Amino acid sequence: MTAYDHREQEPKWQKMWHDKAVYRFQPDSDREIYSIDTPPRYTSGALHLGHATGYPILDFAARYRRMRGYNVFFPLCFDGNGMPVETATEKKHGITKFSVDRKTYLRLCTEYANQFIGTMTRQFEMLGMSLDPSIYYETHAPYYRKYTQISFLKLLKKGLAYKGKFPVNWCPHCNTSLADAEVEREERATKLHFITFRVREGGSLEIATTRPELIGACHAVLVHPDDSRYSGLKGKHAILPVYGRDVPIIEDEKVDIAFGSGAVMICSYGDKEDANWILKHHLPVTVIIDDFGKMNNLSGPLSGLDTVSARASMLNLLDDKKLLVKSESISQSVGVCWRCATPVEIMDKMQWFLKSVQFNQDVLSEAEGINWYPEFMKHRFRDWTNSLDWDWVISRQRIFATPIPVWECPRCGYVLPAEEENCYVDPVETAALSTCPNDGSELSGSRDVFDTWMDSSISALYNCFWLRDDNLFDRMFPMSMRGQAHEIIRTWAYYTVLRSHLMLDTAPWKDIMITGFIMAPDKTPMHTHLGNVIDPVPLMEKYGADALRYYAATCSLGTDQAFRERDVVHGQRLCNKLWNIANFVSSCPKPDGIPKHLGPVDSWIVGLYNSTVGEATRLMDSYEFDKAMREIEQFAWHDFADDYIEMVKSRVRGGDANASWVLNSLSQGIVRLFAPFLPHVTEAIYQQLERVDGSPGSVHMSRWPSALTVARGDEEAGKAAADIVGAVRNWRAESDFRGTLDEITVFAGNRCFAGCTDELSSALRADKVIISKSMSYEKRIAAVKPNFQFIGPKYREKAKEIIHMLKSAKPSDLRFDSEGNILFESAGAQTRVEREAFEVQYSYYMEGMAAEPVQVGDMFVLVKRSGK
RNA sequence: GGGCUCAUGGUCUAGCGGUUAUGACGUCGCUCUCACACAGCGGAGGUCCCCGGUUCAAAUCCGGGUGAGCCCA
Repeated sequence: MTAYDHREQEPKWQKMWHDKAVYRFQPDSDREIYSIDTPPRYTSGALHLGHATGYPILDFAARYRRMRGYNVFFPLCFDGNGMPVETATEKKHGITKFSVDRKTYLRLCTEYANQFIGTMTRQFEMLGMSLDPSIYYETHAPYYRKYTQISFLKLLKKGLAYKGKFPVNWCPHCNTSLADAEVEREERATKLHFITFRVREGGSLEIATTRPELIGACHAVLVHPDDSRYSGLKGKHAILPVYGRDVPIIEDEKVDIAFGSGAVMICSYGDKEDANWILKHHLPVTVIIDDFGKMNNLSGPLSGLDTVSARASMLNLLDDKKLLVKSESISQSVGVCWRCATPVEIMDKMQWFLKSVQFNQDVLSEAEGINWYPEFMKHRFRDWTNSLDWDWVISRQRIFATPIPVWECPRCGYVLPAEEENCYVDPVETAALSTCPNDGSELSGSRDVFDTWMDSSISALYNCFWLRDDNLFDRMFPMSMRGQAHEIIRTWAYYTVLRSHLMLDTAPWKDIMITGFIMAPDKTPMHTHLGNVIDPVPLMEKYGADALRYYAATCSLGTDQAFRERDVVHGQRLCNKLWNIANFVSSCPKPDGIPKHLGPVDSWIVGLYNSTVGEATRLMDSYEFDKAMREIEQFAWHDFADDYIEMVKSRVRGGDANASWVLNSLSQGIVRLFAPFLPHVTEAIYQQLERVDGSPGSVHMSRWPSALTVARGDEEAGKAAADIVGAVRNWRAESDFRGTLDEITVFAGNRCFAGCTDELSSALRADKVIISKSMSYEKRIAAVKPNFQFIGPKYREKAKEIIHMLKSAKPSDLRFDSEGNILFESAGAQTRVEREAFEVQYSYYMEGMAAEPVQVGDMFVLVKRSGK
């Protein structure tokens, strides 16, 4: 019993790789660089199954390119900025950003963000990730934030960043502005209320709204110009219930006649659509909700209530006045904060923005220049970019993030940016270098921080040593590849392309590889609150990291996959199989020198190996790891182990030099083909069985295989021999015969089977194998098989009839001419079916033979058995 | 409402104009044959979601349904 024990092997090689710095990027080498824009892992602690598959897929690319001789840049990195760490820290310590001072808040968040980094680094090692700690970064460290600040200052100088008061998404719980990308949509059940507004000039109309608590902020009622219910109301005024104020009735073609009553009240701000209408019709803005989501005193009787209670209260007021007509249940999609799921409000806020909408087309053309894997993910990028109609709001009213490096005049709003050479700087803790040039006021440091995507969207710049090493930057930028999952196309991918375009007028990478999501086994998304989250660590402990990586390799790019534990089990079996193949090969004699010429079976397997290597290489180049793995596994397990090894066992034991050369060469190639996927088991095999003096210290420093150039013989005959083995196995199973055969005779036509008898005898367990060309037998036509590819284009509309004739004719009724063409009557005329249009299949009959011949294509085999 | 992806034996999946429709898991039978029983060999199991169309030929291309998932309004 020789099973591969991942528990013993994996830690050993992980330590060796770490100690020998096998994955170190060499900045001074002039080898071509392959650089990966690694997703900085968020410092939240727990490794989930998405990480445990997504990161290995990146690792396949890294290890493969390393074996192709590239100087691979694959940084270990973490992202600790922003709201998730704040939320977790607040929860852990029971604090809010208002309950403790800024310094304490920052200290607690920093501690929280950093506490898991050691564990997470270890988790990467457990997964067999070839991340390089020598080019480590974390986005929340001053040395990284420095470049976030400098890049902002450069954009500010270019006039691409600006401060202004515009409607933004606002989270009343987190108390900060949010970019569109941070607002998620949730379907929620709500009520649509129909409310009577009297018209000042006489009469009344009914408006429909889901947010009656905002009536106090209403500045217009909109109706469609074609809506007959409201014709003649244009230019008149509706009277707001409760408040008694007049608002104009305006016509707008964008109003949906079919929705609600067809009359919509425009408030500042019910939703993003209101904001757009207010801009369009130049309506005034009344802020009726405060930063915490409470109604303020402009809301009159609702003052002090949160929006939910305010709504109920308003409905009561309206009902008392008999103005509430009816309420209907509807489902609507509500914008909620990505972090806390609180419905966002639209508010006018003084914020920093980055110009982005005007660059939509430029961003799209940059995206066109990038190779997308898979290609269709480019559509998602395009759709998102086209949907943007607000500039990117980059300031946040939070604490644990990169400070915006400016000082401002509290009186006139004058802005003093930091000097680039002084970054990293925290303006709250650092005094401004001057006072306000307008009024001499003391400038105060900005308390706003950046959206954390401002940090992560310069990862490509940071990685390429931007402003740190011009020489390396020129060599490295744009990076070779970005890898990421599809849910952050609208954020990380979009913002990185935007930043790269604005700063350097180019795309940040050559390739982008988008991975899918791992779903629960029932295809639903995994969520902590659903309790269906699968922890990858026990899986690794049970089956091994390589087994889990095997599962990752079965996931095709960009496609969401329901988790299949049985694929992990299969991965473990594959490791065991490889281990045992290596065991067997190592027990065979070592070859001495390259063979002069290979026999049929050896030629066949080497030919198959060469085409496997070619195909696998092509697939690895285009990031189609699932297909590459399939090819490699098929060859190694089924062609090489099941067929070839079984056929050459006796030859090898007999000291056949060619066979041991093939065994050794192919098994070494196979180990290298698997190395990017299964780094531990391949290293274990390499170290124990293959390493010789002078070879690289690790299989991961060895070279990706290329086709073997040895002189080959008749591959067709080798293939035929393998087919014979299969057919006789089949015969054995069907005739329920066990034990050793006395003799088999192969009637092989003109094929040369010289040098195949040992293989046949070994694989078929036959004492004697005879290859015959001359024995007398009777050959009868069993069937004619139509060749569709020939018949179709040749005979066109007659094809159907010919195919039918060939399939249904009794072989004895077929008429052949002297050249072997078939003649038949069709609609009174004689038709000639050319011999290329079909393949004749024979059956073989022998007089006086006890055994039935076993047919293998155009050959047959006679089996002689001595009895059970 | 729009976009993207997908629908193939019990389950998962490959193929994406002409094959006897691939493989894995499961299942059934045989074999503990000296690399591996975490294995090998073999069997059974499929109206390739539905309806049209293009074509000599469609699981594969086109149109229209139905259903699922994701992304965005």
